[in-house]
Amino acid sequence: MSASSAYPFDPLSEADDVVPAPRPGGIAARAAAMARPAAAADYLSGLNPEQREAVETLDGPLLVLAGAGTGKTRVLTTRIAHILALGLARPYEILAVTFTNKAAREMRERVGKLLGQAAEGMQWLGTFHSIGTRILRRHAELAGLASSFTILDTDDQIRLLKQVLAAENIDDKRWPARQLAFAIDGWKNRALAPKDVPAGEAQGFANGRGAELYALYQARLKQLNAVDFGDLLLEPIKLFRDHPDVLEQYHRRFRYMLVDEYQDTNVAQYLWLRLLARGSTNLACVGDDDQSIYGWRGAEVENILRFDRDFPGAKVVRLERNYRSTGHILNAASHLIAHNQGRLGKTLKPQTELGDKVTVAGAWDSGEEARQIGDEIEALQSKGHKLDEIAILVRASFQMREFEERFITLGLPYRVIGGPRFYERAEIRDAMAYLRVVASPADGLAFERIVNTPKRGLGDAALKQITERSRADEVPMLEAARRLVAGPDLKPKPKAALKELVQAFDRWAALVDNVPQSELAERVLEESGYTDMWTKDRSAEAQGRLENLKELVRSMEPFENLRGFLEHVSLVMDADAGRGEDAVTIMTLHAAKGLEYDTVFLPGWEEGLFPHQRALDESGRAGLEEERRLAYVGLTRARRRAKVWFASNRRIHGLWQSSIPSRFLDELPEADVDVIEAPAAYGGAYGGMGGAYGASRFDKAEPFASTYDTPGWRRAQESRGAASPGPGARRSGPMTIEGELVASSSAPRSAFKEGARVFHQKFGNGTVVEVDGNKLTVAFDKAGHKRVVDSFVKAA
DNA sequence: GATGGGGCGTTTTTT
DNA sequence: ACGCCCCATC
Repeated sequence: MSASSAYPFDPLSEADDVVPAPRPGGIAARAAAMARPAAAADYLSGLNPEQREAVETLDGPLLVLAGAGTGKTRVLTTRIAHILALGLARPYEILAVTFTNKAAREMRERVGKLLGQAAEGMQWLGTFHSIGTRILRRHAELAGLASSFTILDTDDQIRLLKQVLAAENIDDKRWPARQLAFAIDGWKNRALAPKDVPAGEAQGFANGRGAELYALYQARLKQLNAVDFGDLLLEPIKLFRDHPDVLEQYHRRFRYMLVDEYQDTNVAQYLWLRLLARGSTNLACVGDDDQSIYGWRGAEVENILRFDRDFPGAKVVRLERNYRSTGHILNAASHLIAHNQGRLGKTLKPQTELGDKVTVAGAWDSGEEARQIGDEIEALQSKGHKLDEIAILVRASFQMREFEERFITLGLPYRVIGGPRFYERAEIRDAMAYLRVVASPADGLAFERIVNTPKRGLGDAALKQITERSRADEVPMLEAARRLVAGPDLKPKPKAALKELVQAFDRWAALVDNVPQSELAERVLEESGYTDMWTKDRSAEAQGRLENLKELVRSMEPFENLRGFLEHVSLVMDADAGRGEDAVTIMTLHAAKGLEYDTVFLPGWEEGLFPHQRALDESGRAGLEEERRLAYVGLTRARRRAKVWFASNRRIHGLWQSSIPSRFLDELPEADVDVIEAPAAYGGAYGGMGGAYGASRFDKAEPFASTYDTPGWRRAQESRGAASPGPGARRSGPMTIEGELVASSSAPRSAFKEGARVFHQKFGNGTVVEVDGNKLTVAFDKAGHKRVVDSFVKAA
């Protein structure tokens, strides 16, 4: 591939591609560039040797195994800067792919900081989906689409599938559209076209009609000139396979390819990359197999584990120097993750002092856990710690509520990441649907969404007529509506309403190029009666919805035009929750990947919740290992303090369930962990034990050993095979791993003596009648004899 | 077209 | 236990 021959005849060239700088051509120029003393470049100077190797290994496939906090983004951005600085490629000849818009934004910013405006020219820096869109728009006609195709989100997808199911007379009670959507998503993740769906899998839906329905859905998408998210990857793959000439253009274009978070790629993304990488083997993938936590949505850890076989001659660079966390935290995380099999194997090397040990603490129930953590945060705050540097990372979002409630009571500012997102709110989707119809009158799904919102007397009957007309005449819904208005078939009332709507859309469409989009949006929402609908609504949320609409209009301003805005929204479904006042962050472990905080609280480390029972049930050992990686991600978010909690009782689906500490606690190395159990450690605010709320682990012999009797653990052991103790293996004493004693919470013997007066949160005052290790039998004055663990009582 | 009752699901989430 | 979605009913 000769560089000079590719230009200026590259059919991909666009006006914005043309840069005045002469192209550095040929081997000689490259060699000369390479020979330049790299030390002169100060962007390289702050790198450690491994990072530097990752940056400077420019030829051939490269896998950078970057452990948590080892400077992954830095390597990626510096590598781009290096390629550009050496003149090996121009900005638009580098393909840099990320998973999220946030990551893409961050990369662009950081390259910009290194190089100034060169980052602007990086048109091929983006998410898999945004780059897929770009490619597909250029060659839409080859995929049977117009380049103005719309991108459907999950909601539209479901609606469309419902139509398909209805048309096929399939009872969507028995076979819900959601489920089909889920299946199709899965197939698309694995790059399976309808004809490729394994017979066995298609069997699973609507009596074997799964693949057929998938095909019908795809046909409907084409009719609507629409694609779903999966298609943004699949269509380019098809395109590349069917049109080698097109692929060839991209081969010539992308001289260097970089992929972030490679461990999260699914089959489709992998194939997409492979096709593109055939042109240039200058493919650099960065990832961490230990941070693969998206298996449940199609990510294949295998991709990263297999890299050197997929790309022969690949160089593998390991980044193990961790600059983020202190020693105990890293040791704990490393030791934990070492329990996983099938890793490429890295050990994080601390670069700073040991710091504080990871703490493990137990609470009576989840409310207690929230109170204790709240208190600890207040204590940190009073010592001058910033709330912005504190995060609570939970396994499941239902855990968040208790913290929120507690923090509201305390008046502690917090922010929740996740939850229903801006663009998923009903009012925003409605508004967007109006705008979509204005921008592309053929968008039938959008039209359908708002045809009777607000209510204008166009109910099921009218909608059915429009749909039928649309199908009969093979025209979009809006056009069908127009024809119906002109014809005799509609009753007077709906006819008048529909006429008004069609005219309104005509009026708005005429404004698209003449009025700024935010102004247009305002008018649309006003004139359609949509704003009015919420103004009149007396429900509690109405006010907030109106605010959201205002926010939407405001957010449109910076865009060039309506089209640009709509494209942005379909691909960038995040409205950055702006950092406001100093506040504690509450989010899921999944959402925390890539972030870091001085202090991290990790509540809910209990069997069933974390590892989550469903992960174990559905995916066995693989599920357990993914959960363990999640625990690893959680711990490695902490710079200086990691504080793990478990509660002995938790309300799940409304029922109080007693729980057992997570096996992950047993997997933390004792040397790096402080198990906090003495009542004095937190003022002895414990609630009651046993009795009314059932047994807790403290009621049994060998507290942590009891972990190994849970059904989930047994299942995991069974699926793990011969390497480990068999089903139901009983252990006695603290667990050891590789000869090391790991965390054990068993207090050798109680500080309380027979006859001592004690106080218990739930049962009140009582007298100790028997001491057995750390378990006491107490005669409570009111509650009678109870067996409790000494850490749950304090001296009265 | 609004209202209420019944049924169902209830891990993680991006694009 | 709870919320959400769908449908039936008025």
